Amino acid sequence: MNKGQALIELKSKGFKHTDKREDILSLFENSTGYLSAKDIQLALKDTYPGLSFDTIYRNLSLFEKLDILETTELDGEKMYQFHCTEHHHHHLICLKCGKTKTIDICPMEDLSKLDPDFQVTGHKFEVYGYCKDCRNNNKVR
Amino acid sequence: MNKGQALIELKSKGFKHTDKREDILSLFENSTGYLSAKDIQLALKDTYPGLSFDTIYRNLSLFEKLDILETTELDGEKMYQFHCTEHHHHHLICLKCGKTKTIDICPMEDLSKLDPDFQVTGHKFEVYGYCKDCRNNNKVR
DNA sequence: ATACATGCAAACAATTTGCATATTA
DNA sequence: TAATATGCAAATTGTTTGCATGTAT
Repeated sequence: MNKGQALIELKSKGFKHTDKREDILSLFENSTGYLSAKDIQLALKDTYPGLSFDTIYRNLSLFEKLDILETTELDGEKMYQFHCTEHHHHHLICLKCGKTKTIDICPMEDLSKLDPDFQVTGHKFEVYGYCKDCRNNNKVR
Repeated sequence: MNKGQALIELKSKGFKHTDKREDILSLFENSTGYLSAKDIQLALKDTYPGLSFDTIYRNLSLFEKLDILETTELDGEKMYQFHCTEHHHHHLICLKCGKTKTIDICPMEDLSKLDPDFQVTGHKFEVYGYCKDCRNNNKVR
């Protein structure tokens, strides 16, 4: 998923095009990792000094519902990035800058018959640490 | 970790023995899965009608700091269970009752050389679904 | 007696909601 | 103009903290 596709998806579902919406999507287009509502507010505070968290949250929720964004939870904060549509995979996540890298191995492939009595509906596999740029200066977010 | 060990650990660190503390630990002793602060308040509301969330949270945090409990985050709620000391492993987690089962396979074993530039500090692998008892009635917690 | 534990009330942070107004199609 | 988007203020949820009191050692 990318900004262009997202805009088309929004339009096709009858949602309106607004500058704020487009600028929020641009942030994800220009980011290589997860962003929080706070990150967005911070990044857009010069462009839209009055941009409210209501609007940010409402848009993030909408984007998530439309599968434009996917989420993870880092330290009690919900984080968002464009939904990866190509293939199922997982991420290395930098705890400082939120940057992600894909891991193409999924542990579930090997675990088909974990427990026949347990009905699996989902899983989470994430690797945390510090990316190259942050590792020399790795204070926690 | 179990209740007996936990009580010894508390005593050895100079923390006092209280009925509430012991009863909270008993809950974990008698549970096969993760419990939230709310679960604890609910389970003890007859025994201690006035038991406050402050006390629950303070104790849970203390237990976590002392490595008596380990945690995960489920849907914005922090969940606790006795810290598993034997060996590194992961869990199947029932989304309805919180019950867990260990998975002895760890995906990290195969991923030693994921990305030499990324300094790995941790990982999370959890499988979600419904346990045998809950699968016939699987409404979300 | 002294340090730790608890309850109360209030504060917090992240997120959500109702409602009136503004904006897009 | 009709439906959607936004801001404001207030509410909600999960959690934490200061302070005075209560209790275990």
